[in-house]
Amino acid sequence: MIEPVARSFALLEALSRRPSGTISTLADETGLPPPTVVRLLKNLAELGYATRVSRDAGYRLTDKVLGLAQGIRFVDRLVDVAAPHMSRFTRKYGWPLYLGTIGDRAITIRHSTAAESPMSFERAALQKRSPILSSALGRAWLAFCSGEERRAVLKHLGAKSDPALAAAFAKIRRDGYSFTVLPRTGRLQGIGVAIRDGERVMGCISMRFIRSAMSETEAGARYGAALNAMADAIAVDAAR
Amino acid sequence: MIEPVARSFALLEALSRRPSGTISTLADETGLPPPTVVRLLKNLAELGYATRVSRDAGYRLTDKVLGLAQGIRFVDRLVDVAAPHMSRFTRKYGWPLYLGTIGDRAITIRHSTAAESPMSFERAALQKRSPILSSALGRAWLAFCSGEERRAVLKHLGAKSDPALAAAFAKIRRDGYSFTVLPRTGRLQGIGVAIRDGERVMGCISMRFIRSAMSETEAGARYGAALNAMADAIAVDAAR
DNA sequence: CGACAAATTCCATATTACGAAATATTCTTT
DNA sequence: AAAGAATATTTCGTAATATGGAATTTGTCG
Repeated sequence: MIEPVARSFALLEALSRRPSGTISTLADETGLPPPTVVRLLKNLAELGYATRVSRDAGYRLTDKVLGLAQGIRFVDRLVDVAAPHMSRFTRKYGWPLYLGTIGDRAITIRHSTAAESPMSFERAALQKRSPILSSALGRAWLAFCSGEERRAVLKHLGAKSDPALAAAFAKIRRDGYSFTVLPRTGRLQGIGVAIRDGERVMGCISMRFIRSAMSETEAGARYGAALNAMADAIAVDAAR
Repeated sequence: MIEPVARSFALLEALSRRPSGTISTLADETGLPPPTVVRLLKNLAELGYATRVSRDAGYRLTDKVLGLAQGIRFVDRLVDVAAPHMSRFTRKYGWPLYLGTIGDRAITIRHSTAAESPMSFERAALQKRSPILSSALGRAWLAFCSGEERRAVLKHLGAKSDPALAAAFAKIRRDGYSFTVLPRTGRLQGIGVAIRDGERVMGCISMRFIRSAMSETEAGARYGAALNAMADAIAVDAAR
């Protein structure tokens, strides 16, 4: 832990909670000695992140700190919110989880607990892409997104309207979860759920497991409810 | 300048410009040696402001940096934008300026160039409050804000609808500037203008001067146009 | 498998952040 | 107006630690 950096951030956090802060207020709140507060604040001011208001009012943040936040995308927020929920699930049940979002003709893996799972049978493929139509992730997304979005994605993929596909989506909506569409030889299987905010799908999560360990029906019965409860909790957190 | 702090911020800035950055990318962009980048990023991750995505993608910012920006309210941004304009004005004309925003039954002073003014007759009253109905600041605000806002503020102040007041506001709108309503004994006088974005008033600025130096008419003729030009320039800057 | 590139760890050293005490500044009281 | 109180700031000897070149590990690709 690099002390001056950690302390500078403690000061920024303290400043972010008030319009402006005096040396003694900030020293009290951070537990730092006043000379250190003065030194670090002068440094922050030189860097342009804080500015001196007056002797009485002390220092305040500048809008340069807004620039730091400018690069944060929605997906990053979603990952930050979802990660602890996913870790908890994997700690409890063992199986690894993958979080994905839809992109150009594919699902992108944004986060995974594969590294935390004792049953990690494949290495985490972050930022890797997964097919939309055959993966549990993609099928969960498509089943729960709006009809308008579904039609747009399918058209973009060049898939013609297929009554069998429509029936599959209806079943996924009824069950609450999807499965990977596997060749008979596939060893690994996934069960997927959607993180939803009304009609909007924010992301999708799939749990990976070994086909020989359980059937689709068993997987749905054992984990379907828990996965959906987690997805709902994530959606609530993501909405602030 | 505290090096590790400055370098950590350089890394944050670099990260804020891309979804995620690898060690070598960040090392190139910041000019820091790779071992230093690794050490600082690990520290930022421990503090929760960055997180490791994968070996290939490197690190990205977390939504914790949004928390730093949370304390920055619009008024502070306005101050940041307005301050250099105000300093330039005071350097050119000598008289001190005050920037205020409306609050609960009073105008709050957010910034002042009194400390930079050779004619500083009163100490900068930052964060201090000023009456709405009699100060140049408050009168400029009320004259230029929407009728709806004006009625709400006046009602909140308990002022009954007064034809004389309405006429005064009409004159201020015609002239482009307001004046302090003084007792005959008052020594100091203020002329106020509004920083406007369409119908919305973002803030108001008043120039303080000594009554014996010039009359209201002279003050308006000499400084009215310059003050309004400055207010317009600030409004343009504030709109990015 | 072997070779390359990128990330990471090691560690001797110089740098510099540290904070108690002293000093300066501003506000309050009489 | 002048002493007193509260707060902010500078000083400075010292301990702590950030530094980055070299060595090592890790992952990738032909």
